[in-house]
Amino acid sequence: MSAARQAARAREPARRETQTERFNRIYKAIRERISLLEYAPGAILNEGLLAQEFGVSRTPVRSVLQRLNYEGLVTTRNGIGTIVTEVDVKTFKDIYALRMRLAEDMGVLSPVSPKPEVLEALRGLQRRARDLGEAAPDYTAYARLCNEFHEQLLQLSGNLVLREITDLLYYRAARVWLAFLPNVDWKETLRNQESEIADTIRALELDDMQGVGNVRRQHLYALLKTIGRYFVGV
Amino acid sequence: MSAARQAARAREPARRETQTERFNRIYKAIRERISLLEYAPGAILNEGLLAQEFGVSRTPVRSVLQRLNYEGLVTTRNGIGTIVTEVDVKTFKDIYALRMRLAEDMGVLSPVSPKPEVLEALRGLQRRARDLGEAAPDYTAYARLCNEFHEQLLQLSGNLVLREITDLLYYRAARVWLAFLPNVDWKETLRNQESEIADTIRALELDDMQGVGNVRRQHLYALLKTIGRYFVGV
DNA sequence: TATGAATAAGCTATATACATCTTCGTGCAG
DNA sequence: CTGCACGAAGATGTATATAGCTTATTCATA
Repeated sequence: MSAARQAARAREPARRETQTERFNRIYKAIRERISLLEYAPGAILNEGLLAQEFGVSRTPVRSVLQRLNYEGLVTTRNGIGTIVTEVDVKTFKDIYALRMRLAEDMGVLSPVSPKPEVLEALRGLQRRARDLGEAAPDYTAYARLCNEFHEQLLQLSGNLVLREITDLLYYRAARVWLAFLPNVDWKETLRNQESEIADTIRALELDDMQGVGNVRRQHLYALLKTIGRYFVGV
Repeated sequence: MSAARQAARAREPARRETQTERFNRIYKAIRERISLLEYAPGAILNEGLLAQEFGVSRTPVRSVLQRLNYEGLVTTRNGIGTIVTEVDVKTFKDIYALRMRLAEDMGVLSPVSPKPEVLEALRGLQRRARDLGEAAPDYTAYARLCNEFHEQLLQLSGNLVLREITDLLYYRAARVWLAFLPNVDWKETLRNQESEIADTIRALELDDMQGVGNVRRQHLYALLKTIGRYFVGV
């Protein structure tokens, strides 16, 4: 009976969305908006409006916002709303210090040989980085590129727990770099980004997973230094 | 006005519980029960009963269970209930591999000099470990000891993000060791535990934070090996 | 007797009504 | 004109009713 129902559901092409699928759809949408600064730090999100936009009641939206709260991307205050968090300098440095270590770990803890799709995707990203660098600054496009690069790197570790945490920390501080972009030279930044991708590809082609981790670490270090120069007084 | 209200609230000794306080109360209670195997892997939790027990509606309980879900301690299945997760061998090893690295990091990334209370607490824990080892096995008491030891170690890093994640990973796999205890020699285990605490105290007295991390790492490694011997076939 | 479909019970998921908190504007008193 | 108290508006927090999912039981039928 339940098998019959499942079969019917499989046959039906336009089946209803699963609970999990719906959650992920809303979750990823809002997280992306935060990471792209569409919802900038300090912005106030409204449960009712979000519920209306996604065509659900407040309950599932609240569920997503609570998760984002646990992840440190927002804080919810009674009577006010859900506020996108600012990332203070200390937290930013804490996160980057940890991310650098985890980048190394990624190469050491059960690395997996990259699937060809990953290499393919990385080559595409490299091209996009080059093209972006030659055009006028488009911060959002660059942020999307970074997100996708991160996504690909995640797949290189077989340690799922490490993946989760790497993902968590990435999104927790990603918007800081994006907000900082106007302070740096666009062409140079994208040249650097392109080399990071290129170096990663080179290491992958040699199956040198530790190399991949080191490239990432080095990039994070440079980024931290660049931003740190502006906050020497803090 | 709001200042006046706050003053009134501060004056009132028996003020109502904050939302956050209530959440934490329920959250820590359930998490502890899971970590102490009071709710063993596979156990099914009932939102309604928990709500009744804590004197609230299902909504706040759901909020807590969702958090525990994100943290990997439970999974919720529609129509069935919230089930305490089993920790499979691979995940267990992934977690311990990561925890060993993070233990080292704890000594390197912005370590803080221990407050005297920490040393005091550790000495108390050492005594308790010795006493436990001389009595008949009491797994729950030992588990509580481990939890408190973990709690103290957390305070030795100034990197709050590292703390969070260390805490997360600790509780995610803690019950595995507890469930495994019947397979090991009680006296020896508690002797080992006592030495770990003693070694930690010694390192702290020398302000050798890296030493503290190494002690922890070594302990985790031994534990992983002990458990691993039983799963060579897996 | 064996099978299988219908059904009932119990759970989580969702929607919604209500409570509480915060803010801001308004109006009255000084 | 200023300042304060009060209240309305609108937000999140909580409780609850309803929908939907899963399992087990029961009863009719081959």
